[in-house]
Amino acid sequence: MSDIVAPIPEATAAHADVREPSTLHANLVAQIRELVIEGELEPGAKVPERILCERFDVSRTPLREALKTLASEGWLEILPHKGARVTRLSEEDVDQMFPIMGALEALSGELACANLSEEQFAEIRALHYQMVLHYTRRDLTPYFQVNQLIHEKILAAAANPLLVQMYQTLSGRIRRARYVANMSDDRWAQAIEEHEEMLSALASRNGPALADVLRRHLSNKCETVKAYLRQEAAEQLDRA
Amino acid sequence: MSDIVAPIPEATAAHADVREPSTLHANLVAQIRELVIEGELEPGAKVPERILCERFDVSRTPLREALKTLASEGWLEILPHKGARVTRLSEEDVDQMFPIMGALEALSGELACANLSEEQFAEIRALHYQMVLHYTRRDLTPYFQVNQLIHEKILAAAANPLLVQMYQTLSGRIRRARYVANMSDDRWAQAIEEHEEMLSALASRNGPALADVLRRHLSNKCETVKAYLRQEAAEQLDRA
DNA sequence: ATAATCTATTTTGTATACAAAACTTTTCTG
DNA sequence: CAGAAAAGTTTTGTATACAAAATAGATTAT
Repeated sequence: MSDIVAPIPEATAAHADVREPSTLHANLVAQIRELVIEGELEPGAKVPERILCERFDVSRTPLREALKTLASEGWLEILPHKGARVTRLSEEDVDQMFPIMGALEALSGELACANLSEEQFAEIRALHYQMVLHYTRRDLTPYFQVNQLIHEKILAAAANPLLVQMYQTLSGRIRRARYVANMSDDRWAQAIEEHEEMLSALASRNGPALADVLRRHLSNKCETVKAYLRQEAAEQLDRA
Repeated sequence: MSDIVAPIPEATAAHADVREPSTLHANLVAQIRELVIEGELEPGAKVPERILCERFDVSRTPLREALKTLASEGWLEILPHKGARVTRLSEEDVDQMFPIMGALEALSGELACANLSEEQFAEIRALHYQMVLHYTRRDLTPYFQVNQLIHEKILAAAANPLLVQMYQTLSGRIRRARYVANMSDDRWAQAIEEHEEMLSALASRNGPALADVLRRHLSNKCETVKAYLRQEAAEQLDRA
């Protein structure tokens, strides 16, 4: 027997070349979704296939498959024979989404309290005080980023990948609105207070308390986002 | 002014010809989803494009679009260059899905209590006692049907279409398992008790109580479904 | 006989082609 | 000139065609 061991193809590949064969479809879904989240494709805008085909230099086949996927995820609406439009969030939509996000985040809180390791808690606590620092400096952008991270950490601690996925899908659809909507100073202070409550609920692993404050937190955010949408709608009327 | 009122085209159409132009894509999504729910396409089964193309007499283009949509909804998994498979529910999946369904149904309970009209309650009460009758006769199939109807009525009373849609998507994926999984006699009695609790919580519009019993109800169902999956997995091993 | 390699077939991924519906522009009519 | 009708253009829906990857089968070497 030779002592030169032949490499086991699969095992080798598993280390060196983990990425599975990517298809145009998958890339397109990710890229177009990004265009919507980032706001380059504005809510209500038509999304003609040709434009995107040229932009990404692909044929219509994979592009259309991507559009179907994005429609199923809620980013686009497809009207037969009329094409795709970026979904426009109505106040009604937001009113429907937030209670659901509240319920999901509440669940994540309960589960997180049940599972949270001391290390995970320490990590969240560090992020929390970093966020408070950004607040005292009124640095909005990093504040939002750290804020988002905290919620993601709690969600991750819930150890339920499906929950993460469902929450992110919903959350993504309002991310832009939430980001752009600037909070009043009162609202910001209130948000910080709510985060203080979260931290202490986490510290004592008090699931119901955490669930409760998360629900309230979301419900307040809902109002902020709705106010923003009203403002945006008003601006659009002005322009016309 | 003529007293023969000219018909307003849109308004007339809205009554006579409501159906929007259907595409092959939309029909295929519905039909293939049905095949999965109904069980003709079994969990884990490969779904070659050619077979479905021949079956529905369409080309690959709309079919593939339908597969992408169904994958995004969670019914199928698409592995690049390997094709689509019917998603197989693992115990892990079910463990992840049920808490979420519990949270969503709990939310629907809270909202339903806030909105429920006396007429809606009466309707649910009637269904409830109809279901109890089926239970006393041990008529499983009609029992399940009425049971499902009750949950749908509560969900509808929550008046949140997105909640309905999200719940149905999850619920659909385990419908087959839930249907086929036969409950023990004890479990069945327990389910009836839980339904009694639901009815009285609804009667007194006690949102938190309803939410609580719905969560417990779901969690118990979860165990039943998992037991079924274990059994199914064992049978599959036996065959091999 | 078994395992590995090479070949052939099938299946998927993508591009193109054609048909039908929707939107534009032009032309005609009052 | 306004508005309706018609022709032309664009855009979407579906089918087909070709390329690349994966699977199955045959062949060879050990």
